[in-house]
Amino acid sequence: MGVPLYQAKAEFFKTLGHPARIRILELLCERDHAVHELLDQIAVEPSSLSQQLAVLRRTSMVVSRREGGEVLYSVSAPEVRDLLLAARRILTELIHVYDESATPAPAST
Amino acid sequence: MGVPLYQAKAEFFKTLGHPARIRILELLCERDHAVHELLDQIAVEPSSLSQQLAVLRRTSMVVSRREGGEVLYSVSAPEVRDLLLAARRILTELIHVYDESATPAPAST
DNA sequence: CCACGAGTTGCATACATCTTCAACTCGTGG
DNA sequence: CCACGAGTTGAAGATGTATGCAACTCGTGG
Repeated sequence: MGVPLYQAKAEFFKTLGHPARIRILELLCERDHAVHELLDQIAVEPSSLSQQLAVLRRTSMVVSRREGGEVLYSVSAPEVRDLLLAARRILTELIHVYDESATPAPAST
Repeated sequence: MGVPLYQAKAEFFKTLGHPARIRILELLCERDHAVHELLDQIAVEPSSLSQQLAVLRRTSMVVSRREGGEVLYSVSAPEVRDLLLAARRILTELIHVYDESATPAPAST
């Protein structure tokens, strides 16, 4: 274990720190998608999408396979789905905290 | 809801995408810490630590209070603990996937 | 009132990431 | 064999993020 765990965690979260990559993962959680299908859903250039897919491939969060004239992507493990669900849940909770601290306390006390 | 959810998620993960910030959160999950205590544990310059604390404050993940001659930090909500635990669990799972895919398939085909 | 320790803030530099264009690879079909 | 559509890769410019130094704020104690 050369890399300290907290650094691995940071790298991992960094991978998730991009809107397009989040969208890709969410779409792939529903079902496998061909690249051109993702392209229809996510407004980015083909090359840019490909770059983000490469990032996700490098971290083993997704895998690709060629099928006919197209390349299909899918999430590499069910844990990825779990992760996104957990994130959604926790983010919702934190948004509450966020609101509270941003709100000048309406009429509390 | 001006900001799309997937972008909020990305921002959120980006906040976690830094080793020092991960360490800070982990330490604060154990108990509240004064800045100089964090400084002892996390090898960074005082100013750098302060910057990271500012990032975490901005996203409402931690809060600070002055007490005597020092400033104490704590996690803003228990969900933060949940999040780090979830992350650890899921990261462990993914590391397995990682290992498998990194292994050149011993004697396949 | 002054000196200090504890933290913070403001930059300037260095570094990493994102975006886009163009060139290139690979199968498929004519 | 050539033309094409689907994806990928490489490189350059634009942005964003991190780091370290110096200057500054704030309470505390002498």
